[in-house]
Parts: sequence; structure tokens; C-alpha cells
Amino acid sequence: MGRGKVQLKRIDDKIRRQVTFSKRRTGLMKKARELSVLCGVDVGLVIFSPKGRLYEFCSGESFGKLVERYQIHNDEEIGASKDAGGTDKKNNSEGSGLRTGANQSLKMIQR
Amino acid sequence: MGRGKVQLKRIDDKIRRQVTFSKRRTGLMKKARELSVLCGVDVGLVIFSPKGRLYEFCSGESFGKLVERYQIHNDEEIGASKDAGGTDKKNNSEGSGLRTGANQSLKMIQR
DNA sequence: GAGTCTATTATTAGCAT
DNA sequence: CATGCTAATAATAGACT
Repeated sequence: MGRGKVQLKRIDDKIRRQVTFSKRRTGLMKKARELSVLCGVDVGLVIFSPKGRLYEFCSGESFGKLVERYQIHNDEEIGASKDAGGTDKKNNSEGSGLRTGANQSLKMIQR
Repeated sequence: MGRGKVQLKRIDDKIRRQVTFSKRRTGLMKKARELSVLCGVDVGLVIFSPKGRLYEFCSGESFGKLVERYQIHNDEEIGASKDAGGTDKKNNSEGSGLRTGANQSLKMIQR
């Protein structure tokens, strides 16, 4: 969309990159909200800006709670030894690194 | 987009809702990946399907690591507004078990 | 349930403010 | 830096496979 086609590579120009970040971040949040509303599902989204700022969206509950569910889900999968299907294509998720101990930490980030 | 306008409310028809979920989930993941690549930022996304399935996307690092950064970020905010002195908050998040361990857990939910 | 096709709406790149 | 404008690409609803 826009005046020209978009290349799937990091935008070199700092200004353009910042503007694109701002606009697409808004769009992504909107899409996330739409998905959660239209389909009645829970969605959690975190974005770390280059400047170290944090943007987040989560439907309904707090992001912390979603992460908790994330862990519970994984625990269940482990226990049941089931195949959960899941991520589309090959994203870069290699491992969660999440454990029960994180619950304590998560309490700090719940709002 | 599509043959008709979209209402911002939960889709009643179960079939349509499922199809929309599938399509929009794909689109959202794509958008998330695009944002992370174009702007060189880290993005984490989790989606809980109505059936209890978990879908996730994260750029670069594992989702767990993103959550770690999420916590650290919040810790810094808390620390900044509070007393910057003594507490070893960093040790807390790292020592809580947020680490290498669960790589195997996520392999199960990868396609 | 997921992929293809196509008409149609939605998002947004490049500028200007 | 965010927002408004507008042309042009991108996402996707509905119908089929």
C-alpha cells in the first residue's frame, strides 16, 4: 500500500524507518484488536522500539496473564505429549525459556 | 478488504469465524514479521485460539527472551520512579528460571 | 481446516503540515 | 514526532476446491 512497493528488508533511511515504525505499529495493534474481537480470541503483542521503548497490546487480560496462560499451555502440552500444531510457517521461535518460576516475576508486570 | 465491509464485532457464524481466524491470523503474523524486519525492532505475538491452541510469532529471539526484556523494561521503569538503590531486580528476573531450559517445550508446538 | 481466485475494502508510502 | 492527504499496493470476504 502506498505510493510504491515495499521491500522486505530493513529500511535504511532513519527518518523513513521511524515514520514507518510509527504507522505500522498502529496498524498492527489495530489488526491485533480486530482479530481478538472478530474471532473472540485472546491476543498479546509486544513491540520493542529501537530506542528502547515498549509498546504492547493485549486483549482482555493483562499481558502478564496471557504469558501465564502461555506457560500453562506449554505445560499441558508437555504433560499430554500432544501436538499442538501452531505457528504459521517458520517463525524464529526456537524456545520459550519460560518456566513456572517466572510467575513471580510476572506479578511485577501485571497492571 | 473483501467483498463487503467488516463490522467490528464478534462474528456470529461459527464457520465464518473460524475461516476469518485462520486468514487474519496469517495476515497478522505476516504484518508482525514485516514490522520487525522493516524497522529492525523486536516483536512478540501470541494468539490463543478458541479451541485452546496457541499460535505465536517472535522476531529474532525466543518469545521467552522477549518476555524477559519486557520484564526488565518494566523493572527499569519501576526502578526509575522509585528508589534506584539496592534491590537486585535484574537477578530476580534472571534467576526466576527464565532461561535456557524450556527450548524443548516449544518444539512441540512448532509445525 | 487450509489454499486459490477475485472483487472490494483497508492499509500505507511519500509528502506536506 | 504525530497527523492529514492521496495514490497505489496489500489484505481479505465470500465462494470454491
